[in-house]
Amino acid sequence: MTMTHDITVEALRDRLRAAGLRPTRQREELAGLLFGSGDRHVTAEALHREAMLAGTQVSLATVYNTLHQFTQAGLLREVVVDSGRAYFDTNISRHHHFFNTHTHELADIHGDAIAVGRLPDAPEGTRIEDVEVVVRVTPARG
Amino acid sequence: MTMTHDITVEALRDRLRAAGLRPTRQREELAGLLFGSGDRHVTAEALHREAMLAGTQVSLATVYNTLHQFTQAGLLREVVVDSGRAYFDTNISRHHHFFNTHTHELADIHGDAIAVGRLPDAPEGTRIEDVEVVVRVTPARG
DNA sequence: AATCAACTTAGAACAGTTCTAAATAATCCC
DNA sequence: GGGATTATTTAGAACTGTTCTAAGTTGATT
Repeated sequence: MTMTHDITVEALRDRLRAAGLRPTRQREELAGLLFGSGDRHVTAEALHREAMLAGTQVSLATVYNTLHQFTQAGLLREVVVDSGRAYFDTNISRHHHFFNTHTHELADIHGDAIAVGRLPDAPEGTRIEDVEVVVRVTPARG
Repeated sequence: MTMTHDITVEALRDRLRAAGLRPTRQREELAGLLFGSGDRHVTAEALHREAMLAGTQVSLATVYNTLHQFTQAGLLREVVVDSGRAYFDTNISRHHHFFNTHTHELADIHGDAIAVGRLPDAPEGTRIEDVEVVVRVTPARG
């Protein structure tokens, strides 16, 4: 039984190695939480809490390191919607977001459900890196 | 000379009173810096530094209070482009922003220089409050 | 198995912001 | 104007989210 190979775990390990990251226990378990089910939006503290509840022993510093490494490796994308905490999104395709300013929840807006037309030229000496649309929402009749 | 009335100072005082805010020395001087010249983008710390350099004695706490009160009064608008500091914009008309991720400078994009079409419905139980487009730029060939 | 680099970690440090409670200033009313 | 009332300011503590440091641990390589 110690010889059993779990295909999805091995896939995760490969994905990490492909990104130049050693597949450590902590990274595997965090990757499992992040990529195990559909698209997710997490903050460092929330992911840490989730890992602890799942019985994974991992420090908050490692969660921060891991989120940044995954982002740098292109496995995650950082979303800026709150001047106070950083959100990370497992959906790395071009798309936008709803942000509920009351619950602090993020939801994807499919890439082609919003059309951004006629972008002006970037300021002198700069080039466009990214276009991010944030639709802020509140509880209806709130 | 103590009877001289400066029309612009009096206009500022009226603007504050109209917002339900007592025209204190600190608020007047901060308002002067903010609204004295064209559109501006400031952080609390930057405005505080600027006030100190201009010889205005004002605490950082008051700068924070004032920025929030002005925002609540509709004289300013908060712009979220950085998960780590809050920016305030004196341009309260509908428009969007360039954000230079290298210099941390904000620049307005005129309201109709970007067209956001076909907004999807807000998630169940919520209503759209605001749509914000941030175009991130970096130094060209950086 | 020994070596070496990569990784993890606790805790300190840090940045930006908010809070607290006491001092001060603006307004109100006579 | 002068005193009472209320809003405002302030220093400093506190707090939140994040990064850093330096020591210990683990994974890869031979």
